[in-house]
Amino acid sequence: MDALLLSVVEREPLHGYAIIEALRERSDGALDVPTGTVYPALRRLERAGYLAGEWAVAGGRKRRTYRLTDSGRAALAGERSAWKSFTTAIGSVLDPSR
Amino acid sequence: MDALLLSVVEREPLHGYAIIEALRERSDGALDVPTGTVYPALRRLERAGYLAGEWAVAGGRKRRTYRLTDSGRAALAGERSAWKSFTTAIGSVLDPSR
DNA sequence: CTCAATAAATAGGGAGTCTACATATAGACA
DNA sequence: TGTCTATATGTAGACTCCCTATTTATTGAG
Repeated sequence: MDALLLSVVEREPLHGYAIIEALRERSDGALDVPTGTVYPALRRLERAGYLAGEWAVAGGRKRRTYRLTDSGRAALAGERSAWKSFTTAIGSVLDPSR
Repeated sequence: MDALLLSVVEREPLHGYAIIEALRERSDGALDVPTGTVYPALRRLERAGYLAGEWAVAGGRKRRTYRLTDSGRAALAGERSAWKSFTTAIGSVLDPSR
């Protein structure tokens, strides 16, 4: 989750609702993350210093827009690397060729 | 975990300790799963009918050897497929090309 | 004027992983 | 003989995290 959230706000800051939609679109519908997962996770990442949240108002609706910090950018790089070695490890076990 | 455990006993039945070693070897040391994870998971998979456990004695040591059932083989196929689509989905979000 | 979409958030449940600990035997080595 | 390492299984409790369900509120369509 952390990697997904950090990755989706990498290019441009987004608010929670938009993040959920972006996740769904980028994954072609495969990733449909509930609000009960995303909102607490965003706060967690903000507490960790990886995201910086800021309130904004657009069309009468309040939004909390999250921006990737430098620290978050470093964390994302780590997450990507960890994800890669993780899938490699799992793959080497799951792959029926062995 | 379920997929890993089912996969490792696919070719031949193994007992818990050997499963942990096999996981470590197959993943080149990347997967070092603690006993507190493996033993409960094996019992869970046995309760689910995916593994069949049987006690044996080898060199004075008691071993519970687990064999993949037909149901477990089907579950493993499902896990492999799920893992594949899961990594594809995550990859499509994590991949910086988008 | 009601419903769908937009927007955020939390409480509580549940599942699973990990740390630590407990138990026990076999074999190596001093 | 005694100790240590490897082999072998297991549980209790903490911890984290994800999900379901619910609440609140606004905008715009029908």
